[in-house]
Amino acid sequence: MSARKYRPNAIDLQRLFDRMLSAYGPQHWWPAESDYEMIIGAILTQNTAWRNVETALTQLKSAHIWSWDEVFEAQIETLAEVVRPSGYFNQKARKIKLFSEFLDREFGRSTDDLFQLPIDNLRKVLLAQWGIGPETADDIILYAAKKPVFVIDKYTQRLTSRLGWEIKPANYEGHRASFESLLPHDAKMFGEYHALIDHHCNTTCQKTPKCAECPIVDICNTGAATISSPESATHPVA
DNA sequence: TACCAGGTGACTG
DNA sequence: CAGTCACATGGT
Repeated sequence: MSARKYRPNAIDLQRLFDRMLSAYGPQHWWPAESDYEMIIGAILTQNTAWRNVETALTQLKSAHIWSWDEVFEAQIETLAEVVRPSGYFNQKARKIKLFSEFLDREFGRSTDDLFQLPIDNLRKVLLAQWGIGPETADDIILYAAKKPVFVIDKYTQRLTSRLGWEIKPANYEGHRASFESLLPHDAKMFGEYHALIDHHCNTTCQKTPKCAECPIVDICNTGAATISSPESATHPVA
């Protein structure tokens, strides 16, 4: 008994944000003390649990690899051993090394001038770097450069699907275009929104959703179908 | 134990 | 555009 999907409007998106903020409170993202730490964390967390990233970040700090200069000077084999706990360590060592070389080559090993670029330009430049895909690029633009892009991830796409929202195309850019066209372009709010989605999907809307304890089950197709018996259904289904 | 976690690149229909 | 695979560690 699954409900038909419908195209969400601005009210739906604002309501989802308000309800998650009320339920969970501010999330204080991104947890980093510098642009350097934020960008390294964004690369290390690719398809990886954040706790493993924390271990790798701690080891980087202990190894005195805690600036673009120090990454640039480090051997890639050393980087790989240090970031090993975050998984995919050979690839990730290469990614952060290449990023330091990019900053050295084009921006004097600093993100200051890079972040002066307009959003579309900045995004294009970041995506041109090996190992920087759409989500990592948008993480950097939003949480380090502090410009208003809406970050999409696996969780966002799972959540919109369960809510019963029809987003087309159903890929990264389709989702980003929908959120950005229906919400005010506010970097603070975008940052909080993405963080709330992450928290909600980490704790409640997991691969197997915990609808019985979900604080926003009343606005969700999946929750309605899961916890409501046909007789007691309280959700009109489009 | 097998599955999963804040993706990306390379490659195939 | 959608699907598949390799990449790898640590927690449950």
